[in-house]
Amino acid sequence: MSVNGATTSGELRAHNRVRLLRAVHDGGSAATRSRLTRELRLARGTASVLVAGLAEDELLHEEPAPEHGRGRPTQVPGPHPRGPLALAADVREDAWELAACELGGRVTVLDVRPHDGTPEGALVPLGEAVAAHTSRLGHRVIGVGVALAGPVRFGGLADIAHLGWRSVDVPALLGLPRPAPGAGADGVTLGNDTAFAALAEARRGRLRDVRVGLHLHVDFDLGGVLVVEGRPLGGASGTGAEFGHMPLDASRPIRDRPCMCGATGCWGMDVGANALLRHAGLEYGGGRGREQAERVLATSEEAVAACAAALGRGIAALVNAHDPEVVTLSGHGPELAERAGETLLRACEPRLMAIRRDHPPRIEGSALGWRGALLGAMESVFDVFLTPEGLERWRKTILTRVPTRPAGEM
Amino acid sequence: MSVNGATTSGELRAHNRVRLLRAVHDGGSAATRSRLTRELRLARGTASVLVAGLAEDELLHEEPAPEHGRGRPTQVPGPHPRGPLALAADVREDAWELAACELGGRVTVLDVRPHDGTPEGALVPLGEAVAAHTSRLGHRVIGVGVALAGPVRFGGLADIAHLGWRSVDVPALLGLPRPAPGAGADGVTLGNDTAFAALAEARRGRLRDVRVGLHLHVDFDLGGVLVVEGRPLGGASGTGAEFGHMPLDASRPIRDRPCMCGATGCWGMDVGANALLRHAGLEYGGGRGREQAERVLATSEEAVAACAAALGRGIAALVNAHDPEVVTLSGHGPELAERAGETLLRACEPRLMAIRRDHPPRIEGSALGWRGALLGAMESVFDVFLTPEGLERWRKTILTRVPTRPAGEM
DNA sequence: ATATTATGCTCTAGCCGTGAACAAAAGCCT
DNA sequence: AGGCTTTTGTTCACGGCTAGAGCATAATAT
Repeated sequence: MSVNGATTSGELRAHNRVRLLRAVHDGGSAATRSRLTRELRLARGTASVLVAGLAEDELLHEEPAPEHGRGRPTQVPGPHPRGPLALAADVREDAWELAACELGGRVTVLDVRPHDGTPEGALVPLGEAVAAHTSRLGHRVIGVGVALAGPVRFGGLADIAHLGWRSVDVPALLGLPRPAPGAGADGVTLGNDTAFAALAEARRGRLRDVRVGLHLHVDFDLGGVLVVEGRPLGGASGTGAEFGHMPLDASRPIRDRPCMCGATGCWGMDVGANALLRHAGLEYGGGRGREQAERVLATSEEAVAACAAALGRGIAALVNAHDPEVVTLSGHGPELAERAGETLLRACEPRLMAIRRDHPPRIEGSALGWRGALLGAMESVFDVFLTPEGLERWRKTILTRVPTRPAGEM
Repeated sequence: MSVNGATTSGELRAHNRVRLLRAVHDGGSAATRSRLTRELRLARGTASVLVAGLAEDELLHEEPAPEHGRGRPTQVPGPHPRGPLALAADVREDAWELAACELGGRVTVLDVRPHDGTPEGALVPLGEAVAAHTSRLGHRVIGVGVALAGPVRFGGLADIAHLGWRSVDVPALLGLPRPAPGAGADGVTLGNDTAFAALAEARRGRLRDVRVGLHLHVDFDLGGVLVVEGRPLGGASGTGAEFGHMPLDASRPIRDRPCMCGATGCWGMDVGANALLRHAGLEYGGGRGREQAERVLATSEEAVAACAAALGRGIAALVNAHDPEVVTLSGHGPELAERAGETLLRACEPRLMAIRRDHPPRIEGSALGWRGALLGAMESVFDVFLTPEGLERWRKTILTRVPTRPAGEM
């Protein structure tokens, strides 16, 4: 995203290749070539050359459009059958999921496995699965994106307070190269599930085309990020997305209680599966009790209301500060909003600044459900790939794979 | 900023003109041509053509560099004597200041006047001054930027709770065209002083080249914004920068007290001139009492400590959430930090997440002092101007002003 | 079957940045 | 002082890129 401008005429071509491929990807490879040509304001001739080049590089493959208008039928550019694949993994507190994703966003789940919540128990088998699929799929794998249930610093160190993970060296346990600062270099991207869910929401969900949005992810604890112009704000060391660890008008019992993160009175202590279990008087922590929490969510009016009210109070504070256009909820968030929407709004509205009350932001459930984090991990891999540098690397591997054209070809 | 890429070869030229002019402006017209050529990675020939074109358009004017190295001496491109000027105004609670700013950032103060704090009393005379200077300076005026002490919605409606301004139609009172959503259209940009101070800090202060920074502006009340990649985040309707209106662990007496903004327990109620006056038992509100507040700041250890502690508590919360690299303070902020830095840090540190404590962000005073808001207003005008569209408009006015070249010229 | 319409392909014109060769203008060395 | 070195500015031939026009193509509408 935000591919910054070409400077020389040589870079123009690379820049336009990226634009076209990005448009295909973002459109879920559903847009027709004529439509892409129009939307990207390309001349038909230019589009022709670009598509031909991308097809030759095994990035795109055109098929006839299923529906016709009046004139000559157009083609639909989609992923090439030998084209790039992004591996994406979502590591939750009690299980992980691994998938292969084509350009355009089609997801094929490769593996789902429960784990014991320890760094080794979760990550070593995942690393083995990644290695197996990578060697099976060969050069087509352009990178691996991994979503984790807590902050990951740029080096790849993860801290998941409520699981007791402290400075866990994720790349080492996975057996993957360490991602470089900025954007993961060799195609390895690690990130917070909240940030990834927000990224997916920005690309394929309710935050699409929204300039400023707020995304909140409710799982065992609560994560939140601001999404600006299609990108979640990652922070200076890659560990933004921690809105849950602000003391936002905490409820009385929580206000002075230490949070596992090391701070006090964190908002997130009042929202999420752990909070539901606490309200119901059950044991909580350590990433255990997903089923019990879901039962509480389904049955305990009171626990749900307490969570929803806390959620609403915090949302008001964040809306005051950031003025988002939309607030989206993922994880357990949509269910909280559905089961206790009134409570949520009654907690939120009076805490808004007067000038926000006229046009409060919409509060919406995610369009992607629990799939958000996985899809965001995919997007983060394609974000590295869909750049002039990424495509150039791919072109080189293709060229070495097929060193010369078949003899008879012109 | 973030001029998005050229697509056609024609746009390349426009894009590079912008890049060069932006580099001159951001460098305070101190960089030599040879250095600019290197830094922008232009061929010397290209730079030659670009500079010549910009000089012909009366945008740039080269003068010999004062210092020489070994080889042929280079030139320093600076503002053209008939070049563009940005008018910038800073409207504070009790006075306003109007200045003309050249490309490169040189500021000439045109007028300073106290006012009575009412919308009419403040804005009508300012509008008259703007009109007078605009007609005097003619086509050179490319826009007017106005900083106000509170949020301004995109249409131009200002709400300054602590002055009792509600939906004040700023463009109407100033007699200026209404700015369009997004970026002010005809060169009129209105904004929050906090956001503008942050913008200036990002371009010419301590947030330069910082990816994620947090800027806090302490005046009568407290404003705060996140600065990401050189731009303060404006929110969906232009009214972001309101970190002061989150209930961040407010001190006991404030916690349940209504804020003038309409919410409850706002952080800003504990930090700023109004809070100082309140701590000292003096009357406060309505933008009055700047001198008394300064006296309290200079003399009352206790009031200063209370403010600094509240500031530190809030900073901790924001650092947890956003992971900034630097926190900068403007307005009274630097003095608070200087007079009670220990108190501030002692309030901040224990409230940080454990993972933030290893590398907490630097907390620094602004490099621009009280000038920040004015400079930011200037930058916002140049941000609209330093685009392909802005430069094209300027070129057209120059062409109509000098319709044909002198006869003898080739 | 023919006209209409929208799309894809091919080719030329025009613009742009590159990079090399050359000119210019200083400092440095003898 | 005079020649050498170093750095910068200027000019120009060259290759690359996109635009746009003209033509070919393949469907629908009449």
